Amino acid sequence: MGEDEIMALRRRKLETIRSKGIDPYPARARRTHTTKAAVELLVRSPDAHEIVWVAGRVTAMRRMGRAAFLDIRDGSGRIQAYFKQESLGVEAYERLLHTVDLGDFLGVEGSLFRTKTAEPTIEATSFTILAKALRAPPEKWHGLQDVEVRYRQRYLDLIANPEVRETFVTRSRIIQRIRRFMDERGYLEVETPILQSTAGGAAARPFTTYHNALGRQQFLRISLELHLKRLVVGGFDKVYEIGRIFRNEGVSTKYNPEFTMLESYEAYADYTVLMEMVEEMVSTIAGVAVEPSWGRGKIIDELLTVHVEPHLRQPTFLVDYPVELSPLAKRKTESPHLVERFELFIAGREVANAYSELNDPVDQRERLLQQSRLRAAGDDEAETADEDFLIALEHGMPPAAGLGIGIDRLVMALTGLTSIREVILFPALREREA
RNA sequence: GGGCCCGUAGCUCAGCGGUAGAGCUCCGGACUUUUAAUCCGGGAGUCGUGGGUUCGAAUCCCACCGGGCCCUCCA
Repeated sequence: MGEDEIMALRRRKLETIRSKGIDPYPARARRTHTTKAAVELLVRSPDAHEIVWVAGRVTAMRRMGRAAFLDIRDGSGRIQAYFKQESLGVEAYERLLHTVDLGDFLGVEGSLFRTKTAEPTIEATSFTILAKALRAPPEKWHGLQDVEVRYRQRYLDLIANPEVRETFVTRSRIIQRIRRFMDERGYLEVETPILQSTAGGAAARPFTTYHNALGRQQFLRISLELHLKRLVVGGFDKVYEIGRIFRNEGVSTKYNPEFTMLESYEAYADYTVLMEMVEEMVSTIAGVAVEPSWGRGKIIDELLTVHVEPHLRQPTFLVDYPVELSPLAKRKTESPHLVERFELFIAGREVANAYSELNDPVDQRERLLQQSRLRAAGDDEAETADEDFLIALEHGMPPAAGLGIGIDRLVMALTGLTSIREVILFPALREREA
């Protein structure tokens, strides 16, 4: 049977449900327990035959004549429901067999027990359709393997592949821990403009858009840096932002045109402070206990051993870059052609970039002008001079250290995944032709 | 930007010059503790798109579209 026929069949079932006066898409679901809570209740009271209502998606149906087993899955987990004609009644049992398909959402009322194989089960006394699905879910054995479909229809990927779901739970927890880490260190979380009239702070091509009411071209930000530094000028000594950055570059397993960046700025600190902070942050996030005796690099090294595939390259700090590559970083006093900057590489990918911030407004103006000259000479990835930012610096910025961490790559490093598309829910892909 | 590989049923794949196959899904039947349920029967396809070669193309050739991997690289 082709896809069209399957859908037609499901539509007919939908009409059958309606013809019985049942709403196939009711506004509310009665639910006393998540599937997980129901299993926990059964563990606490094994012989009580507690009555529960659960709700979830039907992910398996094993029909056996006058009885059937259905797997019901919700966000917390899964529980099996046992439908017996004898306890459900002939009418309701027939309705189950003839109108319910894999993928439908069902509310189930019944009492908790264990089958002879000890499987936690609800013996259903009634059920309600909560949402009829018109398309069939991916097949149960092999799940969904086609990478393209996995990305284009991520919801199917999440349904079919539990480890994918787990990756995004992990990603969320990593970001959560970063926030807690920064908050506990006294950083203030802020939000700065995504739409900007000049996109500065990084060497990258921006996306352009147009503001109708103002009648002018705008850019999507390519970094968070220049606005966060304005806030340091304004007296916020420790600020950070976790936000989406947009760069008009290629699409691949390493690059996505929009990605998530953490940037932080701390007044009265230099880049050596940040090096320690990055190590501590990454250790904290990965949940590895930090031994005080471990030297720099050792902690990250331990992380890799524990969390990352052994064949991946060792985490490495690269320290002190040529001034030409770092127009926003402070020169080293003893060697002014270098800047106080480090980058952290994990598994061969740049994860963090940090430097002591340039706060000399004259030097900053000169260096941005130099970038403008490069741009005029055809380098379209040279930095744009942001005059408003230069004016802010001229009002005086305290010595400060700034950090940027590519969240997507950090998640890759900590999960051992090698494609950025595996850690971004909806990665950029080319349009599929009609 | 360069190289290699892939695209066949809803899903996972086989077929690689002679009229399109399997398992799962789906449909019908049997079955009241199954859990990849089982057993019997039955459907299901513009073989990515467009051209070409050939008596004949899913199969060979070319172009295009989409995807994957490696190299270069913007994080």
